[in-house]
Amino acid sequence: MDQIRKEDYHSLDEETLFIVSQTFKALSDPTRIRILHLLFEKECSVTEISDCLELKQSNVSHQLRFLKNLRLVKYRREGKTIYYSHDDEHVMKTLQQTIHHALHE
Amino acid sequence: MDQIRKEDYHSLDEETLFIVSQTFKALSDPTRIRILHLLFEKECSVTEISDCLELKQSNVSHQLRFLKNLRLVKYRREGKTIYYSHDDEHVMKTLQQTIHHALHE
DNA sequence: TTATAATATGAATACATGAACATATGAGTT
DNA sequence: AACTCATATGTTCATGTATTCATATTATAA
Repeated sequence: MDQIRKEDYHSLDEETLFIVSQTFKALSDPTRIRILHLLFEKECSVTEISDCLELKQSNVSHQLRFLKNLRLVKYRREGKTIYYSHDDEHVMKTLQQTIHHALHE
Repeated sequence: MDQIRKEDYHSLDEETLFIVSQTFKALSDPTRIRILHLLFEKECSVTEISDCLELKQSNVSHQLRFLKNLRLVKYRREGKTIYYSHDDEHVMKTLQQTIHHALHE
């Protein structure tokens, strides 16, 4: 009875909930937003990112790993340099839309 | 020179960064996602929310305050009961899209 | 006015998170 | 091989956050 009431609405399964929350968590930190926003414009090496955004290299690497685990970024190696680029159109679109929305209030 | 490089790309001002990160932070917690997802379907009292999602009333109140501060939800009073509903079309659309995306991978 | 129902608030706690530092790895160079 | 550059990783620390319990507020009913 209570059970029926509870299930009256289309509740979210735990896995979906986890994926969704993780995705938004990636976008909830200013540093990661700045990195993704930069990668939206162009592919960048780790050093370029840390120089451009004035962040410690280790910090950038940690954040990139986080984003890579969620498959929001990908990378390719070129000699000693590793170039990162974004890898999730949907998330990038979401980020751009929300930035645009915030800018125009 | 470095300065010019840094500003080559359209960087985000601090306020925008803050608004965007806060918005996504609201969506980065499973409990808040469940609450917003429920409110997407219908206006609910605090008690309904806590019953429906099996959450402590105080927990629900705390999360609702968080969402209210960001103007993601609004409320109206009816006697002793307070009914909450969503109040940001853009954020709700973003949430729905991301849930849909996660469900269909 | 007292009692009760619905909600909000404050404090405590356990846990997660972001940043920094030091150090390790790995690829190219000499 | 030793050296250097680019990046990754491990650890520590301070801060932030989610949840819970206890209690306060607010509105209605008796």
